[in-house]
Amino acid sequence: MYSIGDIANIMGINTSAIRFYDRNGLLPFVQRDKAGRRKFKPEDLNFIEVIDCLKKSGVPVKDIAQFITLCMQGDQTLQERYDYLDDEEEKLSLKIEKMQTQLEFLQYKKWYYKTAIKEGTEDIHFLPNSRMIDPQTRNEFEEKRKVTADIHELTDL
Amino acid sequence: MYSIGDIANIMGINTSAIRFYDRNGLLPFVQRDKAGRRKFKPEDLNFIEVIDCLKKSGVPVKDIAQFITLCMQGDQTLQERYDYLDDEEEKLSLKIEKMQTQLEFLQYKKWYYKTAIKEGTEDIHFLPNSRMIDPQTRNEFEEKRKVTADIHELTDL
DNA sequence: TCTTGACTTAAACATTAGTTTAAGTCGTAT
DNA sequence: ATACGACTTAAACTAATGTTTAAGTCAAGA
Repeated sequence: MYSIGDIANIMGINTSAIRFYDRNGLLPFVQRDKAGRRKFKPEDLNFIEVIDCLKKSGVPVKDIAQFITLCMQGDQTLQERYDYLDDEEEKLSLKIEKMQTQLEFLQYKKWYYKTAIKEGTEDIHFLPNSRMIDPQTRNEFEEKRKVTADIHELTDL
Repeated sequence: MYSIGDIANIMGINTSAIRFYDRNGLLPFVQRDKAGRRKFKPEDLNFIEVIDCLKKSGVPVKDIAQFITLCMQGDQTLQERYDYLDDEEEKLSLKIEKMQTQLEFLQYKKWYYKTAIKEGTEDIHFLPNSRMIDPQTRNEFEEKRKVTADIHELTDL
């Protein structure tokens, strides 16, 4: 049996966050002792794992509560629960893909600043013919420049 | 020259969000026409791109404003700006890795429900000897079970 | 000329996700 | 026996990120 403090340690969060989750329907399965204190059973950790995963995946508390509601309804909702997780998997997958696109842009911008630092000024990216001396840097520049051009093409009106 | 509406279309957000960003220091570079309307220059799209990227990477508006402040200070902050983006790249990288861990857990849980649906009940995952008939399913089960065991080992007190 | 649509502001409102506070209840160690 | 730490609640509070509202300005087309 785990206390609310134990669960807070396991999840790496504050006990008041757990009480907040409880208020919002994420923990309908927790039992209480005579004094009214929450007592988590070892099996409850299966729920805690799922809640933790969905939270970390960016799923709103309200949505997680709906999934937990399905869980409490027994075997008749197994397919619904599968479908729900399938949806969340898809969403998370897309989110990761988008994050990777942002990562690539950050890497491009790092190159942008690296070359600017080398030349001592950001102007080289606006006046390509005036200051780019090193031919290797110049080639890198032209190649990367296409990336920005593509982005502009996508986002311009 | 782009109006606030143009920029809203480019970023796929509401014009009031852009005004909010402006109030919070993300757009110190925008000029106004005689009537006081925001006029974005084509070069301003470089800022818009970065802001968009950082927003999508989950960077708080306050932090982005600090970066933009550095941008407005000219070439003397090039190194600082590089270091800032380097930090954000690292953070985003870690975030993506964690997301991938959550994705794997979701995939495991999908398997968990898939097998439960096949047997008609979730009980198979708690009473492994009672209902698991198909030996192939049984083997999959045992293998995946180790995953949960590992997770418990990590999170248990 | 007059209307329409796009813009402007300040200020109020909404939502999400908690955190903090105040007042109180237990079980246990000294 | 009493003090301490961990728990309980309801309610107020905070922070981030916008959205909505109300009142007004302006340029362009019918």
